[in-house]
Amino acid sequence: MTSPFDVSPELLAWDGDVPRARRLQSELAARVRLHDDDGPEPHRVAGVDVGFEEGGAITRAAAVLLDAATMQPLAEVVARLPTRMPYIPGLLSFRELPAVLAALAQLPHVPDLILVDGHGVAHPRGLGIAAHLGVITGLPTIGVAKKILVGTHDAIGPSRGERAPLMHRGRMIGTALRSKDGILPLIVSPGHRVSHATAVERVLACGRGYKLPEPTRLADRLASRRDRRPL
DNA sequence: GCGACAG
DNA sequence: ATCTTGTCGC
Repeated sequence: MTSPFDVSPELLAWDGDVPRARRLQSELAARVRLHDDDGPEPHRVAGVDVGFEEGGAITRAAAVLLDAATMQPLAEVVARLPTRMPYIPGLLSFRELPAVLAALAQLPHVPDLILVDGHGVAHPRGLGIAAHLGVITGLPTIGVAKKILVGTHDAIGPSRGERAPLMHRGRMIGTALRSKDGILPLIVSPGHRVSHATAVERVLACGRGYKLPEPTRLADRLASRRDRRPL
């Protein structure tokens, strides 16, 4: 049984060459599928997020597996790896995916869908971290970001569920979605094997009253909690 | 050349 | 992302 998270290193290799990394992104972006699979609804959904320790020297990725129907957590895992590169806008996935893959590989089941903290195709070259993860694993993914990297959108109504398309170079690359009344909108974009409409639908379906959908909200909590200092 | 710039 | 206490609002 080969795990989908056991990917070829060349698909996310970082050697300090920015132009080369960008070329790889463009190549992989051509493999992104923005269509829904026909078949049953996802049974298990995972949420992933990354945090840092030791002043950034250690990258800590957290993955949480949940029952898609109830949003009850089934498993929570964490992976720590030495940080290999700095944050470079547009190249986030090269910095964070190694740890994310290590965390996902520890889950007891392969998820039917993965929600990632970051962008999907709402990226300069169409390959944000969610799209990159989807293409190299072959699994359906959705990007859920808190800020725009590229693109613009019109004003959005104040109620949960209201939205506006995120446009870039005349193309829709994502959706600015009000996930909670009166709160700044989330930026939702397909990562792989999901349409724009379904990406938004799934994020709303995973909502439990908070700004972030449950999968990434729980992963966020695991990835960035400074160890509780009990007395 | 001057900003903008996921996490 | 991370460094950090209190404070405003539901």
